[in-house]
Amino acid sequence: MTVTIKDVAKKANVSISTVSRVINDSKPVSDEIKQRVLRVIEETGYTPNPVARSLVMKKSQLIGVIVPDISNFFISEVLNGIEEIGKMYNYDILLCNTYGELKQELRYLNLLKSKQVEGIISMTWELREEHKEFFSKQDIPIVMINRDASEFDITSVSIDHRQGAYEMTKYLIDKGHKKIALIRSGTENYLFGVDQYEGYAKAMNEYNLNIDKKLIKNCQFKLECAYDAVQEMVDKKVVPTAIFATTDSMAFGAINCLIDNGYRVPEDVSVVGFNDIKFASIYRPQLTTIRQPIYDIGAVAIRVIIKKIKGEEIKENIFTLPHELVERDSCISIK
Amino acid sequence: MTVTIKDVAKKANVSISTVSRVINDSKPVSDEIKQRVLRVIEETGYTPNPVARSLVMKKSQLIGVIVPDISNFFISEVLNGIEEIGKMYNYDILLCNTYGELKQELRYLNLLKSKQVEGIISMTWELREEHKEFFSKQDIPIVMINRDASEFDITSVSIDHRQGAYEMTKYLIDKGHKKIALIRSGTENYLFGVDQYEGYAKAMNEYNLNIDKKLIKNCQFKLECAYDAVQEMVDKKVVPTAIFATTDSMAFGAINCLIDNGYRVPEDVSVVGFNDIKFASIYRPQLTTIRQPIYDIGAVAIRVIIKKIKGEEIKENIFTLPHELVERDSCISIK
DNA sequence: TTGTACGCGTTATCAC
DNA sequence: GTGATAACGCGTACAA
Repeated sequence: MTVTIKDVAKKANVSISTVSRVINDSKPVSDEIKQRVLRVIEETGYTPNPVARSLVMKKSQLIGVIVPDISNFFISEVLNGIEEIGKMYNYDILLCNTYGELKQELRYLNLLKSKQVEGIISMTWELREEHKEFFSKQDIPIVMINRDASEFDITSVSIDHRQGAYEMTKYLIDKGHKKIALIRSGTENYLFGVDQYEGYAKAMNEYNLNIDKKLIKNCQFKLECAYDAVQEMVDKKVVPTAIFATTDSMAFGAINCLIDNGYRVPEDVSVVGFNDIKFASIYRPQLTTIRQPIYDIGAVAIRVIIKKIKGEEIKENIFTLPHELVERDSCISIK
Repeated sequence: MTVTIKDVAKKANVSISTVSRVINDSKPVSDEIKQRVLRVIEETGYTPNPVARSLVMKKSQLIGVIVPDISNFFISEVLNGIEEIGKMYNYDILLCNTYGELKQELRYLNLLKSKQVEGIISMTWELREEHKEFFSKQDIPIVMINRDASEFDITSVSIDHRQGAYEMTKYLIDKGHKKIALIRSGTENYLFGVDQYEGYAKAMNEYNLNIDKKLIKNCQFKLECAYDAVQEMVDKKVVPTAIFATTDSMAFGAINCLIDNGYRVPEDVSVVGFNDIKFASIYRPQLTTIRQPIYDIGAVAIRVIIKKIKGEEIKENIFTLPHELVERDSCISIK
């Protein structure tokens, strides 16, 4: 049926080792034989069986990628970067979707391991002890996205969320805002959520602005949650002059709620986001936000993995990519 | 290092065949021995090596998925469905992103083949002779998404784009619209684009409405293109009362252009879309559109593949999933 | 430079 | 019910 190395060898009147040598050019082969083998390969349409190869080499040319939600706008763009660079280096990606469930994540982590993946890129929303435990006993390279995981001795690629949030808050303050709500992505184990909060708090403190607990909301990346959070502010009549959502999607939720309650954005309330997903500039008003180099995050992550696989020494344990505040139409000065 | 079946056998004082039998319970094993083996497996943390297994079984538990753009809102949701159901049946997916380039597609098609995938799900925007040629000589199951490919004898899962476009056009007409622009996704090889056009034309003809060539635009799923197309209508002063974009993204482009030119949507111009991606209800005005069961499309596709892999006979060559017109705020009656 | 033979970790076919 | 042993397709010492 399918042609194997043996068939090629026979047809070319050489041994399988010779064939093996020409396809991998691992050892010198006389030009004449080389050509002959090549021709037979051409004729038969032979392609090496990667499974057999994996078995003996203990390599799979596979990289596992674990994400909490493929259809998330941010994540799918990261995936784009991972996939493209991966293919460039002849690596395929094995995709695992966890829906943010720790159990699934751990299951996939083990699954990937047993599938002989050569590296793992993990994008998780929460970082737990269980992760740490798993990661610590792995011999294959692992890279985390979206969070400084150096405390776990895991390489990571991310922007500086703390600084980004700081800059955005400062930007808001400079525009004259004093009551600034923060709709953030989580607490405790939630990755960048805590960093972002710190950045926000730092800016507020620097300007001696009061952090009103009623204006700090925890939403797990859910647009609906952001909507509800703002609705609560409306109901309690504590609507601020500015809302900083640490995710563009949540910013949309906030704006929609505002609009539905008769507020105008940005005339009555300024709203800013974080990430700069595609829709940030499609939505109206166009969203002022912190741009992350989303594609690049994925691209860098897989480059690091591949370098590690090849045994290159990686000095940094954390790759911090640049971010940028992009001013658009959802925020105004009220000075 | 890693524990193999041999280690387990030795430690449990049985032969590897016996171990194999208990992990696959392929043949009866005495209860006593079974327990013993199970315990050793537990102790050692042994997991069968799927690569070795693949080699002998000639099965990889891998399904290749080829898409034109991972970060496309529609596609990533389809991927969600594919991944989830796949994992349920213990299949992993090998992801390939083509950026819509035929060359890449063909390359990946062959790559996947050599990676021993057991099936391929292909989502392409254009369908060419080259595809047909490749598909026709494959022995592994292939299913196409988003297009009736029965002419190529390929199973496909999709909604009825023709009917969907027909219903939407009819809906618009019933609302009193007569000048209805169509921003569609392509011509010739472009999959559902031609079906959608037919549906549109059918409705227009049924009502004896004139199809104004100046109002028919071809855009390859590009929001910017839709924006420009509408801008052209504005410039030429041929703005219709309704615009039907065959993709939600293109509808956003159309609306944004309208707004930027001082038109109100839907008061001045009604705009409707197609697909009902997440953002259709986030964007304001919320988009009236044709809802596709996006997740289900992916789910059904992979179910079909798996059934085929298992040798089950699939009667239908085309799976048509239901669609639904969802009325929201971007369209009004002008009667 | 080339060929032989073994091993990678399993499953499956035989015997026992 | 259990245990050798031959595949599966390939890479690679080791010999020649």
